[in-house]
Amino acid sequence: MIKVFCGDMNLSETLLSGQCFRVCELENGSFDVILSDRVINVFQNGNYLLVDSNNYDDLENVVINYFDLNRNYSEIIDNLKLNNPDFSDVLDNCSSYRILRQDPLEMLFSYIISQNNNVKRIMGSIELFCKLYGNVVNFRDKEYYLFPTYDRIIGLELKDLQLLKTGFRDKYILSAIEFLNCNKDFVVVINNMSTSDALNYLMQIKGVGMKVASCILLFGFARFDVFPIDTWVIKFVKNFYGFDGNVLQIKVFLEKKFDKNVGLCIQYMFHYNRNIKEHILLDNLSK
DNA sequence: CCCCAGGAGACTC
DNA sequence: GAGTCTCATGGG
Repeated sequence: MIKVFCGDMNLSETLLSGQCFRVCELENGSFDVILSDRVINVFQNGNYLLVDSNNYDDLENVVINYFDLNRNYSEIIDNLKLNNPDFSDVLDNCSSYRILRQDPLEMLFSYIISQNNNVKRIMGSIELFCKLYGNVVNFRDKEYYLFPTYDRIIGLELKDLQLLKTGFRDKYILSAIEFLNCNKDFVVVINNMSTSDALNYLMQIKGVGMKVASCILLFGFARFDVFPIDTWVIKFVKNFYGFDGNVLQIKVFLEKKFDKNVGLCIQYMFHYNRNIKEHILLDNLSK
């Protein structure tokens, strides 16, 4: 067990918000999280994370990186408040929320599967993907399956992908595999690209549009200047700002307001609308 | 029976 | 280029 300082981060809120599909909450309030190369069990005690794992190699740095603990979120939020005082209620409610730094390869397939789908089914399909083609890890007397490596994925055919129960998305997954065939080094390539070039690069894949590409860049590459605009965000913009437009118009509207942190703010809107707002309403009702 | 889910591509006009 | 339909599948 190691102890890692996490400041004012909220572990449960961060893990259960819908950005991560490989997390399981245990009875004791801790979480099992399957990372790209190991399994961790995390429990929050105040400003610290208590972490156990099947693999202690460089574990502290792995945890710091995964939960993005080196980023100064309060500074970002303070700056956003200065320019957007009308958004400060949302910012205050999201100040303990963190953008996880997840594995790019996993984000590519996970968010292709996510389209027009719900979180429970997304998790089920990804779990099947891992069970069928990923490596097994033993931790605390249980078996866990890591996300498949590049080499395992690259040889898969449509019939292999139909076992994941992703419906019509199977051909999109195949398109991503064909993309990987020609772009084995896509992580390096994207890291050397501007965000708008990276969006277009990913959108070569059939089944990757603006929303999915934005999620891949936000959660897999920590790019905060993207546009993961989905149904929750469209609802938020309509209700909060009274702005009624299509995705492209919303994109322009929000980029003007939030500039380089527009992706972070859109994620806050998603989180606020999907996970927080109802809790606030329920809290008020119970008073 | 309906509707919806962290959408995107094909098609129509 | 902007609307509209359709794509599997499971849950409410």
